[in-house]
Amino acid sequence: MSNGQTGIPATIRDVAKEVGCSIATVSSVLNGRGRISDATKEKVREACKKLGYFPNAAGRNLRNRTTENIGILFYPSCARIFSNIFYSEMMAGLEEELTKANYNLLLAGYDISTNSSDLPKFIREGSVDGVIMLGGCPDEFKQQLADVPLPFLLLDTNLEGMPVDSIITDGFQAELMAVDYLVKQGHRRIVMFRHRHENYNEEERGKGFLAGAKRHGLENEADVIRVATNDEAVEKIKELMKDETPVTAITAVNDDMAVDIMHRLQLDGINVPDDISIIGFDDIKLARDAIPPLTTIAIDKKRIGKEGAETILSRIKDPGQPTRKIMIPTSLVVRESVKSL
Amino acid sequence: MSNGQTGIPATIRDVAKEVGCSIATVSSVLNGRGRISDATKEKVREACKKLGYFPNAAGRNLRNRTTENIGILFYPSCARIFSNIFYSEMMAGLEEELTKANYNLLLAGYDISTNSSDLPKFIREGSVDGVIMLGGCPDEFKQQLADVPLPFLLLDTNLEGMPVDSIITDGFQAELMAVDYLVKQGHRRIVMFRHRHENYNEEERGKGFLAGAKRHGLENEADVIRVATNDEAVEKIKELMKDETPVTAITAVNDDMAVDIMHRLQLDGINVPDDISIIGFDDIKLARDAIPPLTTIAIDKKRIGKEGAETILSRIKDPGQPTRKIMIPTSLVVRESVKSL
DNA sequence: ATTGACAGATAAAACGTTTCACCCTATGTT
DNA sequence: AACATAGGGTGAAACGTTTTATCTGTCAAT
Repeated sequence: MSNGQTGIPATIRDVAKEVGCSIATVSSVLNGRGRISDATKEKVREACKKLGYFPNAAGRNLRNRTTENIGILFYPSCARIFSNIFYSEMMAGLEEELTKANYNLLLAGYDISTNSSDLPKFIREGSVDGVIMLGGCPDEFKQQLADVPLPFLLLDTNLEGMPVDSIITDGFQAELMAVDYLVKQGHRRIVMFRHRHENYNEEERGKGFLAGAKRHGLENEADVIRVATNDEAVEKIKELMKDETPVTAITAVNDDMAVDIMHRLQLDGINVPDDISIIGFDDIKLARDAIPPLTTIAIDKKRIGKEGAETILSRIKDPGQPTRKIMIPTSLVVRESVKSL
Repeated sequence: MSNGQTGIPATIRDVAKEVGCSIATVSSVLNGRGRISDATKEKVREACKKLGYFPNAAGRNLRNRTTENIGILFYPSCARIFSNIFYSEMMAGLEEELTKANYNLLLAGYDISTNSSDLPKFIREGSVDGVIMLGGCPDEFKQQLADVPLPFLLLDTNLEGMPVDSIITDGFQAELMAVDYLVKQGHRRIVMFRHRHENYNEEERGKGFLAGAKRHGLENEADVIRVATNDEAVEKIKELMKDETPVTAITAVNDDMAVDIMHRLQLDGINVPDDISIIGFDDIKLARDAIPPLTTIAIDKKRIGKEGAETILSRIKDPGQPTRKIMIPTSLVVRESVKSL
């Protein structure tokens, strides 16, 4: 390749011929095995450079029964995940660590790749050494999971009670912390808004909020958690602000929701934080750039990716090890969307 | 796999043994080659199902000298691309078509995967049948390009004058169209804002704007295109609005910039579109959701992906064919950020 | 002189496919 | 009866690696 050889790439045999040794010798040098003289080593390396030789993946895969590929399975689809900025840093963490460990990333959307209830192609055909699932784990897949003959990891979600490795964030603690903070700022009536969407993170965050509310004796204010669309949330907030004991602060299940609600309220002449305080979750760019900047729960998304990479690599090395559930801590980022009463 | 076999996957030999035929027969059935009786075909298919057999990719790759993988090379990095919502639909288009054609997607960031000026691993080791580059093509890579012994495609950017397949959008026509529209709405002083960033799309859009300005005799208003950060742009706009012939409309090189500028202006009490009109470019979600909704140039991003998939597959089939430069048309989406004077 | 140890290198098998060339049998044609 | 043809199927080679077992010298110790 590197110096205008013919289009067809050099093989280990070409290198051996160039050096005048056996292919076993070349392989030994390249893999640092066996006893080869320094002189020969040097000659082999030079020949490789000259011929632009790199070991062919298919050959190595076949012989080693290993692919040096990790499959990333997006649920529900690549597009849905890509467009969610939240995942970009997680992917960055994954990419960084996996590349460092000399693995390729293979991508597939769960829905598009698994028509006819087959597993995705790269699992079926043994093209990967392990699979990381992002974006949630659909029920249909839970059954199939037993059939996946590969190291498997759930990123940013969890299958409670099931022996599956997961990297998760501590949404429970985080919301607890958020409520504590709001109470400390003098808020007495606080409501959380979340989406209809059922998923591990939403559930955990909800539980955390509830626990926080209880801890501070706020739970008798019924309906402390509201399931709503953003539109509905805005309407509800306006209502609740007119109650005898008006709502003074809300928590949203993520920054997307928080910022959107905030903007809509502002357009209706409601000031944040003067009229109402808001806390988000995730600490995505949107939260930093919002006006006013959003107080929110920060997650180290890149770290989720890195821990994920480490976990799957470790399981590939030692498939028998006990299941890991790694909990990534969160932190409260105080900006300007919460007012002290 | 599918019915609790041992962890080690069945091979073609296992299937042959189960059926009582040769592996050649099994292969023939699975690939629809050779003359095999219907009875035998049926038996083979059943055995495959029973044993959960799928042809192993490494074996097939080795024999066929084909990988059924397409490499996606992101510049500068996966993360930078992921977080840009603009690319999500392009990826969706790619994924849809490539998956349909039975290809896997392999991912790498250019910067992270090509340390030490090597090509990315998946190119070096022959793990892909073709490469699609997204996000631009850095100068360093232009040299290396000659060494890539593979079908190669640039998505959403172009190397002018070089024989490289590209799918591009017609930024020139689009900005021309934008200027036409603004003039028709009565605007006489229009300025375009773009970033310092050098890239094909920015250049094309700039040229288009300039051509539009000239066509309407607006070019004598010097400095019709401004290179600026968003902050600088906002300041400049405020100045230009105070000129003897004040600016009444601006065009931004993309929606991100347009919406950000719009929001900043609004915070300074400047009304869009009453005080100034704005047109963006790309038609991302942000543009639809902005308040007021942004008038912008729409690109069919998914189509870019689909055409890209088609193009690379076609080149894989017939590497000798002439270079393609496919231009995707754009359209003006009229919303509410432009006022008719 | 014999043995042992060791450095340096290699032949050959194996990984799981696909396909080419061939074989065998049955059927039809002259 | 001799021959062609077609249907059904198979053996073996090849794809590019890695690794195990083995081989050949050389040198030091006995």
